[in-house]
Amino acid sequence: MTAPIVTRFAPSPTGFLHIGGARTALFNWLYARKFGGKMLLRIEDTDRERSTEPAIAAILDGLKWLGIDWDGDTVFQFARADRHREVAEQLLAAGKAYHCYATADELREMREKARAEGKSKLYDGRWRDRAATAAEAGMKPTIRLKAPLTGETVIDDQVQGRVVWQNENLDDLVLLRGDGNPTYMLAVVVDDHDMGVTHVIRGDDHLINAARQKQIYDALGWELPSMSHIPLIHGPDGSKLSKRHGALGVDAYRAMGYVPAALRNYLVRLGWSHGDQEIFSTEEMIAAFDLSAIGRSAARFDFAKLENLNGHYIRHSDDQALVTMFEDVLSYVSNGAAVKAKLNDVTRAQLLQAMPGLKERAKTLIELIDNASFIFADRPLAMEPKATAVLTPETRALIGKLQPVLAKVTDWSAATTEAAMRTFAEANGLKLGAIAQPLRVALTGKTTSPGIFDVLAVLGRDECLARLADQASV
RNA sequence: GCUCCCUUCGUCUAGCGGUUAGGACGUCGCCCUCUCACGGCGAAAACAGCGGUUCGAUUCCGCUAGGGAGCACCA
Repeated sequence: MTAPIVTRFAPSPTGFLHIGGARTALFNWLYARKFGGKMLLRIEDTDRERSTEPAIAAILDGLKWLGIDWDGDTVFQFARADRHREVAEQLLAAGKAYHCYATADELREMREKARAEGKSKLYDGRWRDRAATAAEAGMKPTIRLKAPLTGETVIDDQVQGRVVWQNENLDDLVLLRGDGNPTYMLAVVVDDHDMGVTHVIRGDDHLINAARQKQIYDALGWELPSMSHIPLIHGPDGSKLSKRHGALGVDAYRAMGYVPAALRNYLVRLGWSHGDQEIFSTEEMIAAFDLSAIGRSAARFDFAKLENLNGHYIRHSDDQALVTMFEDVLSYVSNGAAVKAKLNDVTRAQLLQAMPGLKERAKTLIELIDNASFIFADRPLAMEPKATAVLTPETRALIGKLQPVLAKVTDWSAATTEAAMRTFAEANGLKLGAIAQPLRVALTGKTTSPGIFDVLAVLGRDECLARLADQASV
């Protein structure tokens, strides 16, 4: 019987859940689910200045929207400060740590000196073996780890491979601040240990922290969890992801009309692959996910591919489910309220009826909303610029001739209106397209739409004839 | 500057010593067609450079170049 897998997602609540964090959460979640383990959630709120309640809410909301759930109660790191202090004291008592009375000025000097000499070690260890009596009175000391001076610190990373640091390049890190608060480095180690975390899966930016944390684990005599440092996500130009690029909160992706399944699928394939497979259901993702298949280089964020995937998931979604998604997303999009005001049993039914045609041509829910606008439009129709150009005196006349023909259709449906139109076209020596386009414009105010016969059927006889009358001239 | 990581089509990637270097997105053709999409068919498009190791390197090693991360009493 092997020990159960425990992973964790540990965001610091200083902002929204960004796309990189979402991927990290996803990977942790997949790994835990694959092995029937647990994924824990820990909010790293020890930075009291920057941590906010809205940020916590945004992160939880983002995870929920993405369909990522976690096990057990959410752990708040700040609440565990006493325990962190206790461990620091324990290390101190065991001679594995020491009080450091160096002042901020001294530390700055050391840093400048190190840089000038090309050394990576910032702190010179001056209080390592010095008695506290030498300290200035009233000075609050920090507690520093007595890190090994020689040898090497090795991390066998599941993604990055074996990574080695020479201990002479690693200085004595601060465990407890002068004000008695634990540092991130200490808190993470203690929390991961106490929470029983077996696998740490996090961003590449923590790779060096792994070495420092390993030293704390060693001093404590605790076993280091399995480490996996996944490459970061870059902007389309290869530079660090910034607000200019895709460093948006997941809520922004929701507002752009992306669906969770598509974002999950896109994110999982960013840096991870399973042969040539591109589309993964959640079950397939869980079954196929594997740390060893994660690449080591950073991946650029590509909206075009996300959009393609999103279109795929929209096309393959159930019509009724799409109506629900349509309705839900209205709360998050700019002109959503206006559409929402028009939703009633009639328009909802029309939307459902039009959905097979609508979903074929929408890459995002925004496009879906836009293409469905003919259902919610008021007469007389607002015309988009390109549509206006279609309405020439000739095409208006054509609409005028067509209207009585359609008026004769009593058993109104896509099939009967199509038959009437084809007969009309033939009788006038016209191609179907020559009539379909003006008709489309008159009915939707746009030059593109789902199949025109579907539009006719969805709108119904009376509404269609009225809209045609608005644009016709005889 | 220092420590560490990375490098296959424009992008995401497959490849784990011998392949016509595969797939997907995007791009460009053609077909389908009432528009736009969808779908189908096809095309262009990559092993960063230089040295080794080897009968043979995209694959192993080294160097160079180019990216990236970190370097706090932040997380």
